[in-house]
Amino acid sequence: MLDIKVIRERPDLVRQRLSTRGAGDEKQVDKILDLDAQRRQKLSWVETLKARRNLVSKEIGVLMGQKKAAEAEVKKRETRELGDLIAQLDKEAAGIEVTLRETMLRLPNLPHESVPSGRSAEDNPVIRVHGEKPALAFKPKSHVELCESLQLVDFGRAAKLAGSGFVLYTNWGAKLERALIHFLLELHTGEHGYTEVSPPFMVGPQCLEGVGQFPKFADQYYAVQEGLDPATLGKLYLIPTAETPVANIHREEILPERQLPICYCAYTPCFRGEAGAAGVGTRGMIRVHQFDKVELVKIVKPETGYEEQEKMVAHVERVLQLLGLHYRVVLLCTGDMGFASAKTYDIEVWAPGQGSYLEVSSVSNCEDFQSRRMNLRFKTDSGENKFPHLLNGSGTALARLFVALVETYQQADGSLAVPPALQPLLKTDRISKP
RNA sequence: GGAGAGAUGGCAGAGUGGUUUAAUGCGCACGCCUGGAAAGCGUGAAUACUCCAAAAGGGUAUCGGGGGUUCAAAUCCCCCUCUCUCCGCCA
Repeated sequence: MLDIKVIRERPDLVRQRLSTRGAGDEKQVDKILDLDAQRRQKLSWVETLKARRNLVSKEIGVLMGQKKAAEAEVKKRETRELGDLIAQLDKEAAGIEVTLRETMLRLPNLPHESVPSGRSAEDNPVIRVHGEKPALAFKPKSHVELCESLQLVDFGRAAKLAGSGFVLYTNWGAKLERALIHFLLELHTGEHGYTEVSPPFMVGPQCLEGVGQFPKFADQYYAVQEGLDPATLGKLYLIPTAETPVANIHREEILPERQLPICYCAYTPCFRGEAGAAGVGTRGMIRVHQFDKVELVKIVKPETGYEEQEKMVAHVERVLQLLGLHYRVVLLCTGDMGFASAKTYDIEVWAPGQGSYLEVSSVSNCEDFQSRRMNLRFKTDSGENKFPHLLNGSGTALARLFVALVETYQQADGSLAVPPALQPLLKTDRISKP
């Protein structure tokens, strides 16, 4: 959520920054300014009346104490009338307040000034490239073919269990997935200073609202129902990313400044409805309804946010370097950025079988957009309450990392070499046909 | 799922309709005292919104959340959430 004071004081700047996203959100600014003015006018009026009522009520108390019932009756009549008017105005003010908040919650974050203008993914500049596309002496196979022949994944039976868009890892596939989770958590907690947490995989709607997934994108997530009771539907949602529970850990808290930065790292499965994305990458594991991910979340002082974001990108890059994968870092342009983000880097890993780069990580600085929504603050050493900046980054998404690994490490004989970093965990240097 | 108890400020804890400005204690900050400290004494200290050009200052709301009764609610009534104790069921 944007700061209403910034909208009030610098509406032109807000309109200009919103317009760079190309979604027409700047049109909402006038509506917000109007609602804000109405709200304050109403509030000022009703609060004056309340002050009067409180004063007279107190006088009634004194009169009652002195047994002057008749005088008290006169004053009661006045406060009764005031009360009716107050109730009416309160109702009107609450209505305006709700409309204002609903509008504000649907407004995306302002892109940071360092973010290049652009309309779509095609306008995203490549910041750097690491390594080179592996030169295979044979025609690379797709991960689908490799997974089937090596029996790493059973796509058919996964569909039998849960429909299309789900993965059943089997045998070495399951072991590889587990090894990757372990490898990532150990790296980020052991070398990058993150604290490991393991959150609930379902959360209430207020958490989705807190990070900006609700109310605007409510159709993309799985709502859970308890048993056969439809009244429980929508009280909990399957998390689309660990960011949702982890970023909300300290919601509605006031943290002491010395606790910052807080750096969390969590493994969770991620559940996504992918409504409207049907038919895209239906074959294989590139776009699925459930995938594993290790997520990084930082709660930081505003002035250190962009520095911390660069560090987080480096932490993600370290993963791909240790696994010996070719990747590139892309800076998302204004038109391609997520709703809550002020600046996002995508890290894309090369998948030889696909002949393309796959997004395995997205590292965003959401500034105070989310902390405002969840009312998360920190108290400075001088006693002032401020909104911290929130960062999140995948470190990394596993299904696609799995694809890149399988396709990169495939051998001419159809087997798979195991990258050195994973050999101690898998206790082998090669995965062959069973 | 059943029965009961509870939720008050940083923490503990009093407060069953009106001079309550939420007592008191602990903790915290500052000051006095001291060679320095402790003790003692004094002072201060929540959050949000809002009014005022700003500052100073004022107003409103907030005692888990929501609604109701009343001129007036931490206090009475209803609903919800969470915590604790016991029972049942369960990995």
